[in-house]
Amino acid sequence: MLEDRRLAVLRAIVEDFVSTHEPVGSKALVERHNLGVSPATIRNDMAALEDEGYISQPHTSAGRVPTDRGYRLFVDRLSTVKPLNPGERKAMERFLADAVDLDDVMSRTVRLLAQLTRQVALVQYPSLTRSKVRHVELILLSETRLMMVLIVDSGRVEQRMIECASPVDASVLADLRARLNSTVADLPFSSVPESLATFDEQFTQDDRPIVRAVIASVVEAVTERLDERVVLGGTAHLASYQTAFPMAIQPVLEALEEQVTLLRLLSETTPDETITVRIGHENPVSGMESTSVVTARYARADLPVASLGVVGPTHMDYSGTMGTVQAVAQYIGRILSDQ
Amino acid sequence: MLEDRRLAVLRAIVEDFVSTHEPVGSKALVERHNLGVSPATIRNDMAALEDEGYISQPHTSAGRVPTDRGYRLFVDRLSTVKPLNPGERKAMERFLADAVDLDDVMSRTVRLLAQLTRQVALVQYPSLTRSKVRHVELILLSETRLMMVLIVDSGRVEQRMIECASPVDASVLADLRARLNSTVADLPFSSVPESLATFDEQFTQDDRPIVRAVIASVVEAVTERLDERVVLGGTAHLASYQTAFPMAIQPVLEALEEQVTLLRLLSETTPDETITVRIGHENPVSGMESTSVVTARYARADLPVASLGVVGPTHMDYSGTMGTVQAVAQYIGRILSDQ
DNA sequence: CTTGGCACTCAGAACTACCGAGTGCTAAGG
DNA sequence: CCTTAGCACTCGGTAGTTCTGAGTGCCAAG
Repeated sequence: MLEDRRLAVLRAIVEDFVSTHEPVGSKALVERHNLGVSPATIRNDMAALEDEGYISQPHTSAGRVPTDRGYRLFVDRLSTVKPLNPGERKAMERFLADAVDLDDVMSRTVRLLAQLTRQVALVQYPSLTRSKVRHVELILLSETRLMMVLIVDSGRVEQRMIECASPVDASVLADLRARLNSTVADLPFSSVPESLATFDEQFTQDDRPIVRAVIASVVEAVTERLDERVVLGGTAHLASYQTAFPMAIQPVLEALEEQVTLLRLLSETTPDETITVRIGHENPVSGMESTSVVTARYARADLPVASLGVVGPTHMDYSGTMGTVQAVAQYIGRILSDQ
Repeated sequence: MLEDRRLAVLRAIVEDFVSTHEPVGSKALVERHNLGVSPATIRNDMAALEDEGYISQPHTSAGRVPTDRGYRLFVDRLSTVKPLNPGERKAMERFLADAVDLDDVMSRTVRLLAQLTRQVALVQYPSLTRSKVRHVELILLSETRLMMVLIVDSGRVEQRMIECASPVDASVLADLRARLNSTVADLPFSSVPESLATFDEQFTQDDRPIVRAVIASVVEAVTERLDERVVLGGTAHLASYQTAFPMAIQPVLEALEEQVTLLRLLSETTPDETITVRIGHENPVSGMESTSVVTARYARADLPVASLGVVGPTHMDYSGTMGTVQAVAQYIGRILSDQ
């Protein structure tokens, strides 16, 4: 009972602060939320919450502001994941339906996410490690130059240029292509390197250099980490935070320029949870101590392949943001699985 | 003589203002630049310059600040394009030498440009219109699905998925591939559509649907405007401007999020000039009235293919920025021509 | 446990005074 | 005619001061 009201007070503080961006006092609380008790009572609760580290005062004669710990409790126990409203859902579906290829899906997603949440959005490219080889093509461009084109079951294409020391014979190439395809076609990426380990032994000594060069390029292509690419959007929203609250956006912008940083923000998700929220100092990135990151995994054919999410001020609308991130992640998963 | 000194005064004002970001007064001017006359004389010149609209006073008791018009005169008549110093040149060459493919060249260039100029950098992808077809490959993925892979002489690869209504015969496909290659191989992109206009007539009625589908995908690939992609970097530098000078960065960030805006910034270059500077209100983009844009074309094999440049505050170091932009543009041209 | 009362704190607004960088003008000098 | 010293004037920014009121903690009564 008593505990219940304290939590209600914390929730009210978080909600008010998120919407007004101003420290909230006991009087304002009882006015805006019908808590059924007097401001004095609320003050006692607030003092207790402050003792426990959930809220704090910017200065003596001011109202309370949630701490990172307060937001954490709010997210864990007090907030609900608010689903998209029909209008937003429609907008999302319409916007993503027109995507023509993977790059387009990624760039549309990041714009969509930024727009829906009014925050900075991050979208990681799907991992290829679960993908399968569909076809390998070898194309002779000149006497000593050939191109390897690897077609992935998701429809994605990787290409590599191969420079040979000596001229390449067309018939050898045709043979190589045929054997290569029968070996790796339909093979998941992860087992390609192993299955090609002794592949060159079936060729004559003379042909082995070119065979090895091709194998090397194929192995390189299947082990390349496509999922190390993250697209970013909505940085303009950062500028609007600072007017509302004194937050240095420069370190944040700087941090967001680094691909490795973006990857860290996205990749360190709790394994078993569908949606991850990292609040303020919980972030593994310096310069982003006053931002929160909400991320979700997305899946292709039920296998998680990558993450997406948003970066915003710690005083964000967690319920709405979590709902949006989750909805977009689910929808992207469906789009990727369809094709 | 008199005119000369006035110009010298304008130059001094621009230089001082660019380095200090503070209105510059007559006394400070004679101290920092040996103009050989007294502050009073300078004041007369300043009054004249103000009458002509080259400088202005933020308020009565302040020094002078260059106007857009003043910067324009400075750029046109008073500034020199300052070449990179050896260290910068070394850094540039080392940084760009490691690029592995076109995407990598573009992303490295934008980061380089942002770092060297400490401003927001834009790099446009090279146009394909001058490119030639090297090879077209058709790969059967399933009974009714095939993939068209177009290899461009610059080493770039475009792929398209083609869905057919009826099963595709392998021998027809081989025939189509051979004829298609003999028709378009080595052809510049611009003449591909025309040369394929009546291509389908050499096939039987039965085969024409698939032939046409393939042609359509090839034509689409060669007419796609790769140069409509612009990469962006160094937005974090925007945040540092505002501390120095009250400039709303939000509209700028917003403008920079739009690909079309980036294209407009880059594409409206004066045709005959190697380097273009657009100052303040000269910009065709609303929200960027207090920024200047310095752009340069870059060429592949002596044919201009696209532009790159930087966006910064109107009080930027034009000499240095122009030098850097030009150097990077030239070097990129060389890299693209080499491969 | 709740509540009204009360003294206390302190950030921010509002007002004032003041400084000084910078100006334009004028009159004298080259 | 250009240059320059002198001088009165302007006015943004800083610093000091006061005032206000939102908000607090505490206490004693219900």
